[in-house]
Amino acid sequence: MSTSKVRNMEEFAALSGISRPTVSKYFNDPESVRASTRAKIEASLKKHDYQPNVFAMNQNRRTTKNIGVVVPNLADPFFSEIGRRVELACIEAGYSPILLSSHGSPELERDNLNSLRSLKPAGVLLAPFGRMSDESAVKDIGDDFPLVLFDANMSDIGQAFVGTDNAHSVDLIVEYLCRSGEPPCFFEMKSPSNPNANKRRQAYIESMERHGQEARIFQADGEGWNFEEIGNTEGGRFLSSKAFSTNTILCSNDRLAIGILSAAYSLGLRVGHSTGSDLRIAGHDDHPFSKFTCPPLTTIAQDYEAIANRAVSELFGMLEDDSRLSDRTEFTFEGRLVMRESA
Amino acid sequence: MSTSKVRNMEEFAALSGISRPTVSKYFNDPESVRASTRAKIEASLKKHDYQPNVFAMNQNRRTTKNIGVVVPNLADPFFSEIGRRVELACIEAGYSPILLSSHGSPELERDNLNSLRSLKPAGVLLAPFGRMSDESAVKDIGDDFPLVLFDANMSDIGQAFVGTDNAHSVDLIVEYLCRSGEPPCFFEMKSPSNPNANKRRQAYIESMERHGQEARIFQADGEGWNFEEIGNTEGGRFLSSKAFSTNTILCSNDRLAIGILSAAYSLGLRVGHSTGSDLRIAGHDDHPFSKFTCPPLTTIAQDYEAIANRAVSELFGMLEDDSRLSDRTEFTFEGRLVMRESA
DNA sequence: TCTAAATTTTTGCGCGCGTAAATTTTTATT
DNA sequence: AATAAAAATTTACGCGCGCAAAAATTTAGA
Repeated sequence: MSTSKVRNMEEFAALSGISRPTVSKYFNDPESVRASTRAKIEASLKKHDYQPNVFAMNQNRRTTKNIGVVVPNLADPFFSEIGRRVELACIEAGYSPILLSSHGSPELERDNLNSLRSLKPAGVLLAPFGRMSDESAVKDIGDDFPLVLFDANMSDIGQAFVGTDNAHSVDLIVEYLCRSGEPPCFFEMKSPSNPNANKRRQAYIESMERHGQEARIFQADGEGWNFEEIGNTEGGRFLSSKAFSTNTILCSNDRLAIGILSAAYSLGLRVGHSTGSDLRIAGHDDHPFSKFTCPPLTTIAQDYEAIANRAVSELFGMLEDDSRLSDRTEFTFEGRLVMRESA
Repeated sequence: MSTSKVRNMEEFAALSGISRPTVSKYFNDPESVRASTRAKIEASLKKHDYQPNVFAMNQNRRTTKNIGVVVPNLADPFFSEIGRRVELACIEAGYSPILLSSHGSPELERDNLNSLRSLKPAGVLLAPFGRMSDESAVKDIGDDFPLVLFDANMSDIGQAFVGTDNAHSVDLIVEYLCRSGEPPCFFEMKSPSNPNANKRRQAYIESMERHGQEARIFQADGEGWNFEEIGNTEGGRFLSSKAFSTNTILCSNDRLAIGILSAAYSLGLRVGHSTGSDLRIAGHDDHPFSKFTCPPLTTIAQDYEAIANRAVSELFGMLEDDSRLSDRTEFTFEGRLVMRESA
């Protein structure tokens, strides 16, 4: 392994019989030096286990190998799952992802974006709060760094957007619910934290119209990210007062659905698509735990893998090919209907 | 706001009428300069919005303001919750937490610890895999940096451990279950990923003994971190084959409980503590979603807040007072019995 | 085989800041 | 008020590396 401790690149270069700047080039991009030189360096690396000082490296670089990844809330399984995949995809590509959660606070999102600045990231992957985001802060980041938005779109910000086609996915589940029973009402938060909520409501309204049904929307009071709690309390109120005018409830997302599912249970209501059930409840997102609710939740599965991979590859495409910076592109993947017991 | 763009500390110092090294001291610790000087700098800061180059700052520092925070799996709500609190506590103390998830892989834990090295962290907060961790890698980090373990202990590694007293918490719930119905059997994974599993099994055995009951342990096949899936599949097998010799099942953690709860539901078994129920199921940890299972899960709540805060304050105590490095201390908090419907 | 172009390597310089040692200023003591 | 001690500030230097320009080497073409 290592014989003596190598202090710096100078010393390592000397040990390798190569000049320091060439070694520097190697660490920047191993392909950029001649094969024979590369072999020498790599042989020497095995003997002396040197690695460059990160801080000195990045000090004078225009751009680093850092990728900022910002999500609104890591405590939400959706974002922890997609954040995880994004992170792994970056590592695989040889970059250093810095995963930051805004903990549900748009102010923290602004702070996170600002602290990213000082890390001189090669690019930024952001799942923004949407209309709650500090728009100018996001725009500024997009001006200074290659920026790809995912999950939630903001018009004209960033060089690309990657997400799920809410219009399609909501239509998919509305159609299924209409075909298999009473047409659904829509349950959401009055002032939603989830950035896709507005698109989903709109999609619901349009889809119901297309199916010749009347759209009926029920909005829960409450703020913040405790969706289950809000779904439980407010959904429970609606349920016990028999406010829902149909036996089928489409929730804006799975976490709300989990909350109202729990409320229905404690009220002794039988949830399910089978005959004899009182109620059907469906969600959206296919959270990691939705498969294990009681009954298991019928929902729309977002293609986590595809979204994460496309967001990352789109960003890296921009890094390698500056011309891509010109035209903004949007990629939406279609959700997949997951039929389980609850609806 | 900002009039002109300040390039570096030299320039900013000139604009403030103070020498650069003094400004440097200020950024290192605002209290270390005279009040009058501090006022001048802060006034100037408001006019010119300068901030020091992170990389140049850290290059020559022995130690940075970075705190490495490593958890085994951010996709597990327990770790995303405790990681979140640790992160916020670090920020509040003026440090920069770097939150890394090992995504369920001990090899990634080793990699994470190694990449932390190059960031010259002031300290490291680690929730290790325990016996699955690369022990020498963890030990080495502990030798080179102040290290506090949390959640899972490893003997003689790190300068402190902060976690939950499994013996106490398991005894608490065993006692409750024994007093309120049939004594519980214990459901866990055969080769558990969760580092506390072994302690909990042991605690269960001892507690049952103390209560004059026979310990009965049921182990699920399966590897990895899909606890709900494993609990669902394997727990379902045990349930349908009536293998459990009691109607009361204590699960090693809430995620397993959620899985078996789901299996019980689909088998048509009524879970609950009320008369007329077929089964009682209890968990451990009080995951964020345990309140909303059907029925809501009786469990032991770990004191997330206390563990996170103590781990952080213990680390910062070491940073300020070197003498603390000498004797290793262990802090365990007592879990709290949360009685809900499921048991 | 020789020359010119293309590629690779080396020389030389400076980035932005930390920090030890020297100096100045402030505070405490008599 | 004079002097010593303590604290704050400044001087002077170097960290480890990126990068532009110069030099050397390799490759290609005739």
